[in-house]
Amino acid sequence: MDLIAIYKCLCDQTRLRLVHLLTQGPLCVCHLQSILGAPQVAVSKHLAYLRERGVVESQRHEQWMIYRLPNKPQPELEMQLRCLQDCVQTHLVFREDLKKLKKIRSDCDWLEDVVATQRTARK
Amino acid sequence: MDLIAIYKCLCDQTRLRLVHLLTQGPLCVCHLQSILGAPQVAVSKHLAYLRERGVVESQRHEQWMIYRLPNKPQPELEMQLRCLQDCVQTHLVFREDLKKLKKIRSDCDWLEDVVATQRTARK
DNA sequence: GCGGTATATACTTATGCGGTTATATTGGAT
DNA sequence: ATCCAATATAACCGCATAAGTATATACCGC
Repeated sequence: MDLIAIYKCLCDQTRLRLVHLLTQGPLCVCHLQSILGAPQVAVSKHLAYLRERGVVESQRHEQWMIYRLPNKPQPELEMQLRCLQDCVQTHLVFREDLKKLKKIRSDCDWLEDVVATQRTARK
Repeated sequence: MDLIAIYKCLCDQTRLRLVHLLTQGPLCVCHLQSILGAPQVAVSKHLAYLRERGVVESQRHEQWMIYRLPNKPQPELEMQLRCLQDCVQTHLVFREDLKKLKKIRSDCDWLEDVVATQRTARK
């Protein structure tokens, strides 16, 4: 059942934080890595796990891999994404991740450009 | 994080079906067992797993153990219970479980009595 | 080409967990 | 006290998976 696959994806703290961060928009591995403070191989493997199950998609941009949530996630995933939004208030980790994300975004303008480029490319 | 514990509880098909059935009200192990069609030891172990994590509560009534969801589940669990309701429509397993549950309830009136007794006892 | 950065994969190890079998516990009936 | 039904626990096996280390691949700039 796909519902269970989604629960399996979200029942690990690293993956849950990854998915939560990606609800804010596409991100490259190195940024995810620096926000989580996790070793590169861990981030990469968890992203692969999510990708294999259709929870995230990836696309290369030059030397960076940009990960994103699918445009139209399956309904079961969408429900969980909504739940995640509600959890941001009550769970400190998520809020801190968001803070770090904002900082990264402000430090690095090219990220916006990349995302914009890919978004238009897909239309 | 408790959110993750809940995802771990729900990421197994047997446990997910158990939790879903208990949203309909308290049930004893033998009924859960006959609805799931799973071996007794499996049901018992999964219920223990859920109990240890506060997702279900249990109470002995004569020779039967009655399992139920807590009166006031933690908010994270409540969100998932709401999601589960939405999934009933799209997931056949749940609907079939409900059908079997209705049949059992109609075959066995003492269940209602037990539940009623325990409910009033707790007030 | 080479070196560096970003990312993925292979391999190993340790752990948790699901399934199975066997046994223990609890309560009711006789 | 004995037997049975309902349920839980223990002991085992096998598998998935998380973490760590090392290595490979892909792209870029020179």
